[in-house]
Amino acid sequence: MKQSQLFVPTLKEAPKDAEVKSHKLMARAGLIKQTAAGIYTYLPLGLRVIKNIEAIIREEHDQRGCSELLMPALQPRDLWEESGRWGQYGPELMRLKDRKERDFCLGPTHEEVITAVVRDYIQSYKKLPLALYQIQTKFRDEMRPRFGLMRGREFIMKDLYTFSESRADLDAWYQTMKIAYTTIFNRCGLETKIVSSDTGQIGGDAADEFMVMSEVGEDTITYCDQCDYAANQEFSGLSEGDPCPNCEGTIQVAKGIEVGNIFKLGTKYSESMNAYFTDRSGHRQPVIMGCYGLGISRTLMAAVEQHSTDDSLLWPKAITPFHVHVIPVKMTPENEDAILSLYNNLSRTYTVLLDDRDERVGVKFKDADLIGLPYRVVLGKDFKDGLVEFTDRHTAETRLVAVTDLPDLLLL
RNA sequence: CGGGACGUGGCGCAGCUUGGUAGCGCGCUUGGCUGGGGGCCAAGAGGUCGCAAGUUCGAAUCUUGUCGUCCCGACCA
Repeated sequence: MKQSQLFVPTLKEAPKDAEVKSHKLMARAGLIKQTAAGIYTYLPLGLRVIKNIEAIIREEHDQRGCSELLMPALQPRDLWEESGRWGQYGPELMRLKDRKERDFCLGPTHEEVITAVVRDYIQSYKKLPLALYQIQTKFRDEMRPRFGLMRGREFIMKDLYTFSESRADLDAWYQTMKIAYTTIFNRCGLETKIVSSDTGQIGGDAADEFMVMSEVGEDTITYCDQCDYAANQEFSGLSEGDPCPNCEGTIQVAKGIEVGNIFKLGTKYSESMNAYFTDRSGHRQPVIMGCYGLGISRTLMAAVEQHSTDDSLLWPKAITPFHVHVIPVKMTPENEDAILSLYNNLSRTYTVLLDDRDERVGVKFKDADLIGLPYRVVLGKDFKDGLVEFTDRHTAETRLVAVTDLPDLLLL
């Protein structure tokens, strides 16, 4: 893309309602803009990252036999009466009426809808297992939205629901998705710890959370410095320096951002909403369910929080909005053709952002630092001789290289 | 929902204590000079001071109400 055509409203100063680093940077780098408390617009650059995260999620789900669908955000009251949650959920549930005064809610989660979608279909064990997911906007009327995308009232989430004929099959899905989640977060440049958790509002009998360690996290996590033991401090009761309950290691304490959670739902929804099947021995059984949430907008925020300084971003390569930032120090009628040719050439293999704006180079560099693409190619005084300045920002190494060598240097 | 704070050109802020009709930086427009890390000079444009009521000859400033936003906590995941 040519930067002159892309809507990237960078800011010299952060808006005053941004407090945490990631929020300030996302606003300054032109990734998001606040529309109301806990409600954000994803600007083109932010949307590109969201789409990259989504692509990784789709890959890791589809290859494990999950099917994508899309359910409605607007859900009728009667489904929530079936599960009993219309009365249970409380003011976090965004409720509204249609013109005929019928009650609806904006979905904070989709157990009700998915169960209603599949229950007619899964009459026999032969139709199981089934794993269905969607990527969708969720609504929760949080008492207190905070920290930009950390806790929004409207946010993007991937939610997967599995339907199994047996506990063993549910357990297998659960393990599969644990691995899938770890893989997804790693690919997004995030290291996660898995902590077992309360089942809360969703209901069910086992749950794990995927936490990214970060000082702005809302949970306090105790974890071992040697093995993979990790737990929410409320439950574990451990403190910094305690011995690990599982090995010889020592307990550390840190804040964590919850970017994913997975639940073994069991039969809570299948029983209340009549999703039964006939098993191999001819008995009618409630389907055994699991649900697996992954906060996409929150993952974006966590990635920014981790991969940034106070005034610059540095995107993990897998989710960066563009791979390469091409910055001509000066565009003139004489060098324009050569610049466009380089840009078009690189664009065949990589996503390229060409800063063709009529700005001073200082402005371009400052914006480039903010935007944080992993590779930078500066077209400077040696460009006329076929040489460019190439920087891999992850290593901070800059080299003068031949234009013709560029594509090979960018092996991602 | 309890506690705290803030709403003043697009953005960040000052002015409010002690009422007299709005200012600074950035950005924007035009011209010139510049040209490798958010340039300089000059001339401009842009604001019902969140909204409403009240006090007053007069309100950005005082009073009350209301709406919005942020932070701490509780809540939730």
